[in-house]
Amino acid sequence: MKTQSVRGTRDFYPNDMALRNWLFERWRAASRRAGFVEVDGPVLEPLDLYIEKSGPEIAEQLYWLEDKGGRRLALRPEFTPTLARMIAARQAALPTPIRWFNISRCFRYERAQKGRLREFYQWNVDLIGLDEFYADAECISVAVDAIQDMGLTPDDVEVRISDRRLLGALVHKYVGVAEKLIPRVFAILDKRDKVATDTLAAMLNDAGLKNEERQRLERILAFENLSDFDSIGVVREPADTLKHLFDLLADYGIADWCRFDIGVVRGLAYYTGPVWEVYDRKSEFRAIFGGGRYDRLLADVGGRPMPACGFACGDAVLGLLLKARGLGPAAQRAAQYFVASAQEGKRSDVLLVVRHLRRRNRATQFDLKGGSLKRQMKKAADAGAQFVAIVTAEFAESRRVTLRDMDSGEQRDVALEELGA
RNA sequence: GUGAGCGUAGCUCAGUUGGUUAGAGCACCUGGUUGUGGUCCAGGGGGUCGGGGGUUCAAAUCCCCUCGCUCACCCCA
Repeated sequence: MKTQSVRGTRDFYPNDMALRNWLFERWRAASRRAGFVEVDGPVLEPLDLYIEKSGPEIAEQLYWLEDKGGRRLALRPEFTPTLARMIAARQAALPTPIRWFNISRCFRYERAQKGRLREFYQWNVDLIGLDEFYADAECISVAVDAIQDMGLTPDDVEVRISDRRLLGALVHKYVGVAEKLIPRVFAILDKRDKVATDTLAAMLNDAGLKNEERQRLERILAFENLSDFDSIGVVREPADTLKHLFDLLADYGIADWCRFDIGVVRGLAYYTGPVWEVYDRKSEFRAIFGGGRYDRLLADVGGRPMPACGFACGDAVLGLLLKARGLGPAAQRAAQYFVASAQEGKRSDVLLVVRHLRRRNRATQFDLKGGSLKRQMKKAADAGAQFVAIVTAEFAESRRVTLRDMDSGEQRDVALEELGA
């Protein structure tokens, strides 16, 4: 039987696994540095958990099955609903603010593309119970911390930040679009970078915007600085709030990573405040991070209303970007030490040295098949060993081995007790 | 769901308008004279050219079908 991996899934060979672990280590470290603790939930959740949040069409875009009891279950496509469910279940007992992070394996039934797979990992950081923009800034700083730790710079990536309330006020109060049309206009604006200017105009026209409304909208979409809004009185409040957020980001020392971008809308309906995305500067890849404030989600899953914000970051796009920039883990060494025998077939002395090194917590290999010293040296090099301890016939008497430094080629005699110290 | 491109060795690919036993680089294995790897030299294994059908004296090459992969659109939590 010829087997191959399922479409949109990946096999993690040693180098791939090394990259994945390297990434996870940085995600965890950045989370913990900011005082977040790790949680996790089941990969299987009731299908309804996602249908309630996103509508019945969502079932087309996720993996789901009926279990033997007739329950409809889904492989989680994201972690946020699980998080909301977990918080709602213990809401009264959890001290706020809640600072949780999670690394989850997620599944989405979509056509795979560059940076988009059917099985992937996602890092989630959520800060729940704070309704001020302090929480948003804290989350953004965690994201930047991780990016920085991976070796990326402000020349490589930027955080593009906007605010749903600002955009909503502009579209409704300044441009004059009816409130019930706002979601549709947001959806069109989200495509701003993808379609030509006249196509966008046609879409807005179809949505029912008059010429003058469109012109006003186009004018504000060209704004690149928050101060551009100073002349528009009706958006004073949300614009000021966003300015405070940027001031705070400057205090965090990450102002050069962040930029106001009115075009950041996010497709999802549940965002209620600041929204942001991390992109590579060249826009070569799709978004690396996406986040924002979602103050209504807890209530939507049946909990007490609680303000919340957070972000998610997938491993696929990040992996592509790191590869393009030559970043990632150094080549893996399977073993630090390799114990070789100069006397073919005599393994007891070799094993004695091996046990000694392993007890000292040194990654140690030896040639299980024995063979010529030449062969053993080659295996040592293949394993990436830094040192080879050669056990000779004199070992039984002297308790000393010949230690070869594989980088320099230098050799010296070392007593067993000093080996691996 | 729509559209485009691509499937030749483990990997990356070459293969002229169809023409003998299908190639290269890397990787792998063996050897370079009785303890020593990475370099170098020599040799070697490995391919029903994604699968099926057709055209032809002759198909990796042309045609049809099929499977798979990739990219873009839709969607994007």
